[in-house]
Amino acid sequence: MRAAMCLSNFHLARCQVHIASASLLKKFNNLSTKGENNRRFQLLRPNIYGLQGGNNRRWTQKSLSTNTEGKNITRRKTNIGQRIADVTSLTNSSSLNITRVENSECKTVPVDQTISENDDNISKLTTIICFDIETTGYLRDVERIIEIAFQVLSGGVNSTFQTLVNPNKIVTNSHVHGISTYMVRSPGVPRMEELIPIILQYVKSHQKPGGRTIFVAHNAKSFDVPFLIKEFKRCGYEIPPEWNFLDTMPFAWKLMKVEGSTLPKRSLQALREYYNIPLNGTAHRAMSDVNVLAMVLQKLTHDLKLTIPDLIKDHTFTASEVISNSKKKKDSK
DNA sequence: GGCCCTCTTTAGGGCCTT
Repeated sequence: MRAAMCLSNFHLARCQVHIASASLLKKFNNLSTKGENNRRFQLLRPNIYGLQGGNNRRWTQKSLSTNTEGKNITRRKTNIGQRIADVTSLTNSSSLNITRVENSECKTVPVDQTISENDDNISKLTTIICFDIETTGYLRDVERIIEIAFQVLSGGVNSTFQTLVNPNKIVTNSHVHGISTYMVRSPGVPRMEELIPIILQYVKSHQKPGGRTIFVAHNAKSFDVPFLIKEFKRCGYEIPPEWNFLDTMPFAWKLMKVEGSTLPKRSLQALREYYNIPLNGTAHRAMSDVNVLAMVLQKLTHDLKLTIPDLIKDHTFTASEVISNSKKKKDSK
């Protein structure tokens, strides 16, 4: 049944890993070898995928806060009354927070379970990760990433990842996102060249053997992906060829044209308001926008009746395609 | 910069991303 394959069946992230330090990699490994909960290790283990700990276990988010320039940034609280079974504390210099909750009342349908019912190998092997970046400006040739966040839609252990990034330059657009030079220069905030290996390993830990990964962002084609490509290149890396990207902006265009649609604009903010999605945290902070995007994607794919195979076949693109198109444009000028 | 729309396609304007 086509509708059953829509992303509306995804449940959103049910645990959160918050990373605000390059030194986390080492400390995270240390944490992983301590204590009895070896699930902490899974962020850095390759070939780990799906819902760890069994589908009868529920993961959720506990309210978290980061000490950034005196501000407390509160994450959403979910499933009040659930028993928090495991908490690893978060600090500013080395931040890791995993909250595991069992016996949830949350009636979500794990994507793997849904897809297996549809016997769809393509969907079964696909990992979808929403992401967002905050930068010092629009121009990727001169500006830098100062915050990045990921959310794996299938949930599970370490399904979210967020960190500030030290751009090695003054932040002049703090009025947009509230991220200041002081914040990104705080001890432990990684530079992009330090962060990329961690990101690669984080993504790898969520990839399914033989499967593909789709990174979703709003305006990805014009902004996030070219920016990411530029930053990777500047640090001596290339975007892995198996990374596929999806831009939700064209879906907003389509939704605006749907008869009866009252969507006034195609911005993420407009989509959030259109779908009555509450804003948790501050708009224009990476994790807040990723949370919104994850829910918007779910709604859009439902309304536009898009399945995972549809997305892969008709809407995804690779970094090399972005680079190639950019070269063609330059050559034609 | 890319996409979409229109007062269009041999183009230009506006939106969207920070």
